[in-house]
Formats: sequence, structure tokens, C-alpha cells
Amino acid sequence: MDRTTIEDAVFPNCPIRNILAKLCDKWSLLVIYTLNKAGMETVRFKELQREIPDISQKMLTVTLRTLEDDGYVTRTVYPEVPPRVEYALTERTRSLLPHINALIGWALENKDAIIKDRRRANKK
Amino acid sequence: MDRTTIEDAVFPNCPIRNILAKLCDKWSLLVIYTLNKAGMETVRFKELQREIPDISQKMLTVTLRTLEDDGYVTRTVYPEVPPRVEYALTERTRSLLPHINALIGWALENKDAIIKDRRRANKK
DNA sequence: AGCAATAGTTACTTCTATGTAAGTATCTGA
DNA sequence: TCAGATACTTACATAGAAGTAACTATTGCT
Repeated sequence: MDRTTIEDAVFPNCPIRNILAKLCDKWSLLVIYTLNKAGMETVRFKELQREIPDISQKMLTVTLRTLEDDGYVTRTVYPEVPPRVEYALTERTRSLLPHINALIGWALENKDAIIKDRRRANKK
Repeated sequence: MDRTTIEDAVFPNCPIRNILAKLCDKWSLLVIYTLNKAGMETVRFKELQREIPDISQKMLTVTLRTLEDDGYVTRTVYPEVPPRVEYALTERTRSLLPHINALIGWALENKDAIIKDRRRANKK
């Protein structure tokens, strides 16, 4: 266990450090976004891998486990062979999604300008 | 130079990878949040350090430089001795802030429940 | 008998974000 | 003359996040 990323010695109640920074690893937002896609009420492990082709098996497992720990996704194991495990978003995550989608919308609107600025800065 | 964090070979247009993941390092959101605090139109380097006591000098410099590159903050140098450098948010960031604040609000509302879940998961 | 399928785990390596400590430049005031 | 203030830069060290490859278990299918 012990998947703590952000220590919070100075501001133990800081919501950014406690909650948001944990969502901001390389894969969490993408996994949540993918789980939410239309027509995907529950999603199997393999389907997630197909949707996010460049995630490694290990990182998909780790990311899902962390999201599960914090109550963002549920994990349901069906005792079949070969195994079937289905992942779904919780109510908590559904209330978070509008905010994430707003952010994604903002990012889409501002993407070109930001990338332009970034390129200009890197030339210097 | 070369401060690229998120490679995007598979989805080069993914707004999450391009834009959001860059904001999600250890300090960027906190710096933006601090720059935005009431009564702080422009802020000096030293003031930022006082507001975020556990950031190292180097990481504050690096974070500010990255934010500047992507057009989130402006940096104004006054040719004085001792040097004075003032940082301020750009219009782009002001349009982003409502979304960030919404996220922070959501995190505050859900903090207790999430931490409870997290603790329960780590006990297992 | 042996391979495919699913959902992992494990050991090991690599990368990169972050931290630490010291050095730089310039002028002011004691 | 020398400490103090500000805003850095640089070199080096390290912790933790992510990647790779191999291994596991079970059953049906051929």
C-alpha cells in the first residue's frame, strides 16, 4: 500500500495538495475521461487498454487501484474464467466530471494559443 | 530549455496531455492560486516564497518560468538594485481561474469523504 | 498436449521531477 | 569594509513515478 504522493506538512488541509494533485498523475484524468465516454456504463480492463493504447498494463492497474482507493471508481469482479472485471465511475466522480469537462473545454479553446506561446518561448 | 513533461505520441491533440497535465505538477496550481489572491495584483518573487513557505527557490523559479512560457503569467523586471521582478496573471489565466476555483470548491466539499475512503483502503 | 484469453503480479530498470547547497551580481546603509 | 537585500543560476543528489518483460491462474478449444 502507501501510494501517497503529495506530502502536506505545511498545509495539511490544502485541497489542492490532498485531492487535486493526486488526480494529476500521468493517467488518472484520462482513465476517468475514458470511463465516462458515451455508451460505456461499465468498462472492462481490456477495453480501457484499447482506448488508451499507450498505457502499460501495470500503470493501468495502479491507476485504477488508486482511483478505487479514493472512491472515484468501483471495481466488480465476476468469478468467471477467463476473469471478468468491470470498472465504473462513482457518484462522486459524476459530480466532478462537469468541472473536468469544463477544464477540457477550456484547454481545447486555448490550446492553439498556448502551444504557440510555448514554441516561441522554447526558441529563445 | 526543453521543459516538456508529457509526450503525446499517441494523441498529439489531446488537450489533457498538452495543456492540463502541464499545470498538474507539484506547484503550478498553487502558484496560480497564490498570484490570484485578493490584494495581490502583481507579486514579487519574495512574496510568493513567503506565501508558499515550503517551495524551494529553484522550484519557484522553474515553475514561474514554465507558467511564463505557456502564457499564464507575465514577468516584469525593473532595473533596480536590489532587483525587483513582478509577476502577474494573464487574461488567459483569469479565464481559467473560475474552473480551477470550481475544482477547489469541489475538492473542499468532498475532502473529508475522500480521505475517509483513502484511509479505509490503506488499512486493508 | 498445448495455445488463447483475461486480469492481473512481481522484479527490475530508467527517467524525470524535485530538492539542496553554494555561488553570482549589484547597490545601500551601518 | 562588509553584511544585507533580491532574484536568480548551476551542479549535484535523490526519491518516486513510470516503463519493461516475464510470470501466474484458470478454463475452453483444437
